[in-house]
Amino acid sequence: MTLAQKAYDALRHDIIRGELPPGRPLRLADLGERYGMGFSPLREALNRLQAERLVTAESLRGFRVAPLSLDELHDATSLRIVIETEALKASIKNGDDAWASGIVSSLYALNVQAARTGPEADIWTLEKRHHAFHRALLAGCNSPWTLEFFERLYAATERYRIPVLLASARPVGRDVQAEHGALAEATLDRDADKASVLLEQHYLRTVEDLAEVISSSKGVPLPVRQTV
Amino acid sequence: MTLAQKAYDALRHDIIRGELPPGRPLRLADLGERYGMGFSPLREALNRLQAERLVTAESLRGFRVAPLSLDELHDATSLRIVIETEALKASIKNGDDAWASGIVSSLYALNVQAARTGPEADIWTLEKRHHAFHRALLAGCNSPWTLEFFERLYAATERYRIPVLLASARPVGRDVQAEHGALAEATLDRDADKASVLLEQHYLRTVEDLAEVISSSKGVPLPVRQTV
DNA sequence: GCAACAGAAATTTTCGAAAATAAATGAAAT
DNA sequence: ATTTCATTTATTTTCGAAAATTTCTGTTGC
Repeated sequence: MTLAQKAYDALRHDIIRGELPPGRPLRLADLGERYGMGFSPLREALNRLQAERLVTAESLRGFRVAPLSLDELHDATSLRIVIETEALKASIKNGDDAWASGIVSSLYALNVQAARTGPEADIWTLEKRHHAFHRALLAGCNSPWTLEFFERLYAATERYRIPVLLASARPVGRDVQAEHGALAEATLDRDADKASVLLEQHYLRTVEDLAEVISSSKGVPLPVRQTV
Repeated sequence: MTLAQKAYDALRHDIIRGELPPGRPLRLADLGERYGMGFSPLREALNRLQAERLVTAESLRGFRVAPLSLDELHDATSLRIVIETEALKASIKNGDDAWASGIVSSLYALNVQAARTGPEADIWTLEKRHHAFHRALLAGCNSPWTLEFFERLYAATERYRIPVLLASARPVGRDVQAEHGALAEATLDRDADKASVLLEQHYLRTVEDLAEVISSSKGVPLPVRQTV
């Protein structure tokens, strides 16, 4: 693995987790210190991240962590619904046993982690398994372009969920794991219409909860307003 | 404009037009000669293009122009239909007068160019106006994410159309400009259902024609099969 | 006080060379 | 003839410094 790839992974990781907060200028000298490398691999990584909209760039003025906004959250969620309900239908149509098994196992792992309390309850493992579950649902769609856009939008929306998770703001009156279970069940039953509706509702509820918590700004250190 | 931006524009241009054919290794020494610059800006541009899937990269083995395949053409077209029919509906719902005017003017410019013959009939102007027309249709959707994916998929599918255009393989039994006209008319009439169907048919016919010409390979210098 | 400007400092961008790795070549052995 | 291995060549990757540009700071003039 080259240094440029390590830089890409590390920067992406730190941006998505909010360790590099939205709007933060990404100075090459700082990054070189932080990740222990020279400018070349860092600039290559930043260029990739710019193409993925996780970083913004301005000519001769360097790079910044891409800002967040409620508008973007709604936009990304709407598009996720369009793309993923279609991908889910395609998966239900085309998915084989390996695809179905993937859903079962990733749902199991997700539920196990969601049930943990105390020191084992770490949100990074939970988040990783949540991602794996949603990817498993669509894995049968047989469309590389769809899967790429899924990953892009997942990363984009993950940036909004993580600060809320970190503030341990639990959604009230909502059993997220039950939603995942019902979604998996309808999918494995090959009930495309039901599964699509459940997926859409899952995302709409999530964005509602997030928008609620973020706009009331109760204890969530989310710099939605970037004063440039 | 920095050299890295120039490199990005030039490489993107040459890849989409097929002047750098699919699968071609992109050696830094060659590119440095071709575009008159050093390695740094070239590598930055290549990293952006890699993120956009116009270029492939292998660790320590450099970059290549991304290959083409009929599978990818079908995949990209299917996803375009999903995303763009939805975006068109949203535009019809939200679009203002400026949006509608944009459709009228871009359609006019496209038709003018399509009618030209002789020395004025240049496919690059035609292609540019075709792109502008399709972008104008969706410009009212008010969704930056949708527009980004539109641009990605437009570029991806443009790579398949251009070799066919260059071989001046005219689609038989098809009046493409009439399709554009009908599509614009339904859109301006705010008939979302009709416009969506017309857009879908427009893409399905195009991919049919392309697949026909490409797989029969009649005079189309399209290296669909990349022997790596 | 503050606007305009000059100079200094900080920062990005680019180059040229060095280091690291892969690919090609050719000699030796079987 | 073919494989194996060492050597050379080609190529990518990375660094460190130079060049270009922006940003900051303090001074002058009003």
